[in-house]
Formats: sequence, structure tokens, C-alpha cells
Amino acid sequence: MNPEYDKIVERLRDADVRLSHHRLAILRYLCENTVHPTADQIYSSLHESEPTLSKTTVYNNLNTFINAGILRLITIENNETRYDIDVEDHGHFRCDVCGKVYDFPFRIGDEDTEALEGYLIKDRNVYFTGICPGCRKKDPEK
Amino acid sequence: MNPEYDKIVERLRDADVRLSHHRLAILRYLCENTVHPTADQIYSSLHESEPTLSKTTVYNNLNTFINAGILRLITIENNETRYDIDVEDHGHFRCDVCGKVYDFPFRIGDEDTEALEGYLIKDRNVYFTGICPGCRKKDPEK
DNA sequence: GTTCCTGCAAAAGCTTTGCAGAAGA
DNA sequence: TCTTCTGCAAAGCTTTTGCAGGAAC
Repeated sequence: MNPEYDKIVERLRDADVRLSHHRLAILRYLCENTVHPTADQIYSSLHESEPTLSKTTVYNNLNTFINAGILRLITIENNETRYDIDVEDHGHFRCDVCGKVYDFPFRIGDEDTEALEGYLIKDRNVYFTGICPGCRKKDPEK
Repeated sequence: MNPEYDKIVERLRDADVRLSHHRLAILRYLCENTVHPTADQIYSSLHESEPTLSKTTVYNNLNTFINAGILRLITIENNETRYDIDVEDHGHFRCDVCGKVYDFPFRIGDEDTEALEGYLIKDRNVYFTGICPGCRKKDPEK
């Protein structure tokens, strides 16, 4: 499991967030699938094993996680809210052709934020768009 | 006028995009108001001087401009598509309190994109969120 | 026993689409 | 004249909300 599920459960407990069955199922999915899923993807994937799960509950819990600070929201394309449980600084690359979102290491240095003196920076996001190697191979003229 | 309106009109002419009255009004607004407006802000602002302008036309033309490559779409928050006619590389800072979006200079160096060898990068976006100096002054405990 | 969570249905947003009439080249 | 643009209304999507019943603590 990529980001440590058990540690996050502890943090939720400390934050007085109830550890309901569906909530933990969503959390486990996020830890096991760090592919920036949309709410709909999470719902569809979990619906098989959790037939009583509703989409409302998915949305409710994603917002709960964001408020608890264990999840961040990334908006790369419009009408496509994605969620990322990996809180380390990194960039996102979205392929225009296949729609996949890849992570890549990206460090924002102090010299980059000199222009923002006086601003309180809470969140830093870097995302690129373009075409991924796989899609370029399939259609080399792009 | 910040980004050069006349040059952009030339580029539209070259791209065989018709220079209709409403289209030029929207373009002029974008050049004069480089504050990352939403479609609704553009519509509301122009509706006074252009009473016959519809919101559909605003959306249509923003998409036309994007396809013509003279406008870029930035999605900083969900459900809030903003448009930016300044195509120079720069970062965006969005204040969580007042909602304003500020530009700041940000250069992405070649060393930052080493990890993306093989990827065709078309667009680079950098945005931070937090609290701007004005809002921090009003509520210093934040 | 309280409090919070869940799911349904409906509502609320924003953006797109279909189509007939108007305007641009 | 031909093509494209425009505006209305309706549809399409994603996300939120209100509320009654159920689960967590």
C-alpha cells in the first residue's frame, strides 16, 4: 500500500472522524490506487465490493478527507475533479490523448517564490499537459 | 491594452476566424481585463454595453479562441473555469479568502523537465493557493 | 442515548448542443 | 450567395443539499 493507510487511519481517529465501513473502504481505495481518480471512478470501482455505497457518500467522504487534511484536490481539466492522497511535492502530467495523469518529481525552490513575499502559501501545484510517450508511439506525427 | 489586441486580431484573420462584433468585444474585454475572468464575469461585464450578447456566445467564442491558440484555460478551483490571454509563462496565486487570482513570474527550467523525457509538453501550469497580503492584514491570526 | 453517517431524490451550478434566423465575407 | 455566428431553450454533467433512517461511539 503506497501512502500508509494505517497512519492515515490514526490521523482520522485523532481528528475525531468516525471510522465507518464505507469511509475506510474509500480511504483504502485511495491508498491502493494513487492514480488521481475522479469521484466517479472511485464510486464505480467500489460499487462491486460495496453494493450499498452511494455516490453521495463518496462525495461526502472525499470532502471530509480534504477538510481533515489527508487528501488534496487537483483540478487539471475542467469538469474533472481528481483526488490525490500523496502529499509530497510533485508535478502532474496529463496526456491530451489518453487522459492519463502521470506523476513526476518537481521541486519548487525558494528562489521560485521570491516574488510572493508577504503571501502565505498553503498549496503548490504544477501540472503540464501534452502527449505521453505511449500515445506518441501510436501516432508519431503528433 | 495589455496583450496586443491588434496583433491578436491579425492572428484570428489569418486563422480564418470571422471578426464578428461580439467576438471582437469579448476579445477586447480579455485584453483589457487580464484578471483571469470566468465566463460569467465576462458575460456580466459585457452585458451592459452589449445587451444582445448571450452567454452561449461567450462560451462559443472562448472555445473558438482556445482552438485558435490565442487563449488558455486555467482551472484553479473546481467549478470555476478561468481564461487567461497572457501566454507568457507565469504562475498563478489564488487567495483562499478573497478568491482573487494574482500572477507572479515563474520560470520552469530545463532541469525541471528532465524526468519527462519522451513526453511532448504542450502546456505548463503552476498555481499556488494560500492567503494574499491584503487578507492577512485584515485577519493577522491566519 | 447522542451524534454523526448514509442514501435517496431533488436541486443547483456550469457548460454544451440543436436548430432556426441573422450577420459576416 | 455561402458559410459561419448567434441566441434561445433544453439537455448533460458533476457536485451539493435536505431529510429520514441507520450506524458509530
